[in-house]
Amino acid sequence: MNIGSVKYSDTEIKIKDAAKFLFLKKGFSATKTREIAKESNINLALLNYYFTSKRKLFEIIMLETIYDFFSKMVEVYNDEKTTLEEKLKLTSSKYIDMMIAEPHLPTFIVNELKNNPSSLLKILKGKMIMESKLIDQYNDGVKKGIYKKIEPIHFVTNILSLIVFPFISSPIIIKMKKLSGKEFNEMMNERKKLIPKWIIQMIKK
Amino acid sequence: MNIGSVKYSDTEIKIKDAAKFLFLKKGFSATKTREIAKESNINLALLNYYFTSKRKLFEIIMLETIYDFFSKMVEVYNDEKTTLEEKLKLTSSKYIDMMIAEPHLPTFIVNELKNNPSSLLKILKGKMIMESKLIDQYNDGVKKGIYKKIEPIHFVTNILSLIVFPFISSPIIIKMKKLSGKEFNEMMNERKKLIPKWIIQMIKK
DNA sequence: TTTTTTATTAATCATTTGTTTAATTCATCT
DNA sequence: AGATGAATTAAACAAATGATTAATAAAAAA
Repeated sequence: MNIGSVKYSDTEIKIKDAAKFLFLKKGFSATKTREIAKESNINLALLNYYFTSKRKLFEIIMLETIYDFFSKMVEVYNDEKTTLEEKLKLTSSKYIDMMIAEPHLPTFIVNELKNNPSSLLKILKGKMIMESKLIDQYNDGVKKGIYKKIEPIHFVTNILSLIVFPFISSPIIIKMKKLSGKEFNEMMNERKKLIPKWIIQMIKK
Repeated sequence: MNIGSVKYSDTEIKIKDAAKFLFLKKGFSATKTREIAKESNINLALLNYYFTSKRKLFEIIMLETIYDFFSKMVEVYNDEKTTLEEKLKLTSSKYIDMMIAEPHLPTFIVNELKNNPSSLLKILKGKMIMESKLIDQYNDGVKKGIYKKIEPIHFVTNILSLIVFPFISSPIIIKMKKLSGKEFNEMMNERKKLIPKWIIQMIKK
């Protein structure tokens, strides 16, 4: 959770948790410091006492959240023991679970990455994903003639799109199909198995 | 552009254009009325004179923008003359062009739909998309045994995901592959042809 | 032209909001 | 217990912000 093993006191954790909850749900500008104070049951002044400013607090939370999100991906993609197909299954499963638990996560990440291009994106240095074991395995498959040759960036983009976008567009899907929240989650659970199959069909010769 | 053929004066259009530009880029809360006034070269009081409040102005813009976005989709999906494959090509091409021209569009739409669930979503009554000619054609293909049977909602979700998500996550893609803005657009243009192929591969037996 | 309506402006109001101050309570150490 | 520093609080400040007012200019109607 913490980057660089920073220790936080109970009060700091209370503030951070409430702030994360609100920032994820409403974004930076729509979240007010008094709301954070109320949600975490602390005095308003403590926010500045511990975190200097709303902006600083936001940056800490954003950094941790984005770091968590992408390190799970890199972890799976660089596993030496699993096959390409297993990596697809693991990614789908892990991320769909993560987003069912925290539905505001993907929207928050894409929004804030749009506003904080350079500084935050250092976390996901291209290297980690585009030079992962997954890409090696895909390139091997191309050499062996079992996979079609497409740009690996399209390959990675498609995996992310099929997994993440449904959560970002959940209100649209829910309305189109007249689903309940529970039914939406069931649909997402179905996709855990379907997405790896679809991706394989897209690349298989 | 206008829903229900409302006529707007020159001043109103200036305000709306500036407001749309800022709302799309920064969202509701981060956009200030004084910014809108400055961007459109009007006196601050005119915003309230013509549109009553910032919120009302926002709702007008949001409604028009979302209406525009989805009516193009429904239009293509319900064309009696085109095949399923042609519909996929047309959708990819139209929407990728639209989003290259207005990169903030998809993020704005998903954000605001998340905050305004009921009222806005009336526009995309499930009926229009899930009972479109496209879905008929897909179901026909299933009956004829040329397409796999998957839930049509997955089919529609996948199309939208592959087209829209790359734009929402453009900073991630740009960083992962170390692209320039121009190269990113080239990559998106490549996808106009690729996405229809991928979708067909996903559903073809 | 005169009158009436509409459009525009500068100034102001009333809240909201992020942050700070100064006082007080609490915990720790000697 | 007393002293010291950290944690917490209520109150206040200053700037930002959405909205309104009252006066003026421009346009339309008479």
